[in-house]
Amino acid sequence: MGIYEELVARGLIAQVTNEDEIRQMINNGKATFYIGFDCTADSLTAGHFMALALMKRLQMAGNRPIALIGGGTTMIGDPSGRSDMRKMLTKEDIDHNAACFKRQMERFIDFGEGKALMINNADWLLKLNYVELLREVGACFSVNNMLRAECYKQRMEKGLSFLEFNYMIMQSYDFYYLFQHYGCNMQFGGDDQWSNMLGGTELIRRKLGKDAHAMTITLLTDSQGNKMGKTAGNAVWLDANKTSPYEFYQYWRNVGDADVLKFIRMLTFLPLEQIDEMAAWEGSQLNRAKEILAFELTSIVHGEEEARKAEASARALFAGGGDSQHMPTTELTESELVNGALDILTLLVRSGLCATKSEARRNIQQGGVAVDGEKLTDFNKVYDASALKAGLLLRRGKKNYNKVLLK
RNA sequence: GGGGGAAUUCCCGAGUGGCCAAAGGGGACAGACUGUAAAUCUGCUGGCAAUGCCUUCGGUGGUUCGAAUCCACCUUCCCCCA
Repeated sequence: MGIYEELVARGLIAQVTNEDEIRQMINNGKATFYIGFDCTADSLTAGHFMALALMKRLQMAGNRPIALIGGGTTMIGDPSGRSDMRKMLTKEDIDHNAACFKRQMERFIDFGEGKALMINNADWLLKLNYVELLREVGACFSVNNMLRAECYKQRMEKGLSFLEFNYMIMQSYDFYYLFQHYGCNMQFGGDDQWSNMLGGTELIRRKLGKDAHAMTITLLTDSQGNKMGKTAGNAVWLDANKTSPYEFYQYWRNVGDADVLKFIRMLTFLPLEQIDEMAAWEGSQLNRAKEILAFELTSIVHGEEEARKAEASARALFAGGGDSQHMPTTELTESELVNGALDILTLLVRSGLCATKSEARRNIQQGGVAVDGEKLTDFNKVYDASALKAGLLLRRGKKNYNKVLLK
C-alpha cells in the first residue's frame, strides 16, 4: 500500500486535482509540496496539527515538504470561512508569531539536509510592485471566476474588502513562486483552501504552461459538523504554556463516541491494522480507544513522558488510585493570604477553575464544586494556612480539577 | 459623487425616554441520568465588599430630573443610483 492509499484509508483526502498523477508522484516520493501557515497567533493549534502530521507522513514516504510561513499573506488576511474581516495584525506581531511557529514546527518535521524547507512568503510578497504584479498575474485572474469561488461567495452578503479579495492572488502567487524557485509541484491545505489553491495551479498553467497539483485535507470536524480544536471558544494550542499537556490530553479524551475511531485514523500514526481491530469496540469499551487517542496525540505533541503524566493524572482523578502528583496545580504564596487564610471563591478564581467570583458562587450554589472530593455548599467557606499548606483538591463540574497548594 | 439603512451583552436578535443588566433563541457553564460519550430534562449566563452598588447597548459631546432609546459630529458596515 502506497502513501496515497494510506491517506485515503485514513480519510484524510478531501479533493485532488488529478488523482492518478498525484498518486504516482507521492507514492514514488517525487513530490515537493507546500502547506501554508498564516501566523495569526503566537502558537499553532490542534487544527494545524493535522497538517503537520500530514507533512510528516509524506516526508516519511520520501517527499519533500515546504512549510510556508505566511509572513506576507497574514498581512492580507484570509477571508475563507470567515463571516467578518480579520483583525489586522502589525508587522511586529506577525514576525513574532512566525518565529513561534518555526520553533514548534521543528519538533514535528525534520528540517535537516534538504529533507524539508521552511520559507516565509514575506520574503517575496512584501517586495512586490503593485503595477508590475497587476500586469504579471492580475491579467490571469478573472474577477467573474473569483466571485464564484466558495470562499468569496459566503462573503458577498456581509461584505468583502478589496484587501481580502486579494488573498487568493497572493496565495496563488506563492505557489507560482515556489514552483519556479523550489520545484514545488504540489500544494496541500485544508479543504476550505480549495479555491485559493486552484488559483495557484491555474496561474502556473497560464504563465508557464505547466501542471501543478493541489490536494486538500478533510477538515477535522466532529460528528455534529463542528470544527475541532476549540474548547469554550478557545483554541487548543500546541504550546504547553498555553494549553498544558494535561488539558491537551483531556481534550482528546473527551471526544464523542462517534468520533474516536475517525480521529485515531486521521491523527495518529498507529498502523491501520491495529486501528481496524479497535473499530469493533463499542459502548464503554470506547473509553479505552479514547485513552489511546489522547495518549498518542499528547505523546506526539508534548513527548511520551508528558503523555504518561497526563494519563496518570487523569486516571487518578477519574478512576481513583493512580498517580495524582502531575495534575494541574496552582501554587500560592503567603503574601496572597488575607488574615492568614483564603476564601473558596478566591481560590476558585485563582486556580483558574472559574473566571470570576460570581461564576464561582454560581457553581457552588448549583452544587458543582467539590473540595477534596466533598461537595461544598457554603460559598463563604474560608481555608486557613495549614489547610492550604496540605493542599486542597478543587473540582468544578465533573472534569475540571486543580490542586491549590501554599508554598 | 447622490440617496436610504444599520451598529445592542459570547453569537444571532428584540427593545425607540423611566417598569432595562436589557425579551427570545443559540452557545457556554452547572445539576440529574451515564461510561470523563451522545441524547434528554432542569437550572444558569456583566461585575463586585451583593436585599445594595458599579460598568455595559459603535465613539465623542449635548438635551433631560432621567438616555440603549432624542440631537450633533465622528467611525465602520450594508443596500440602491452613478
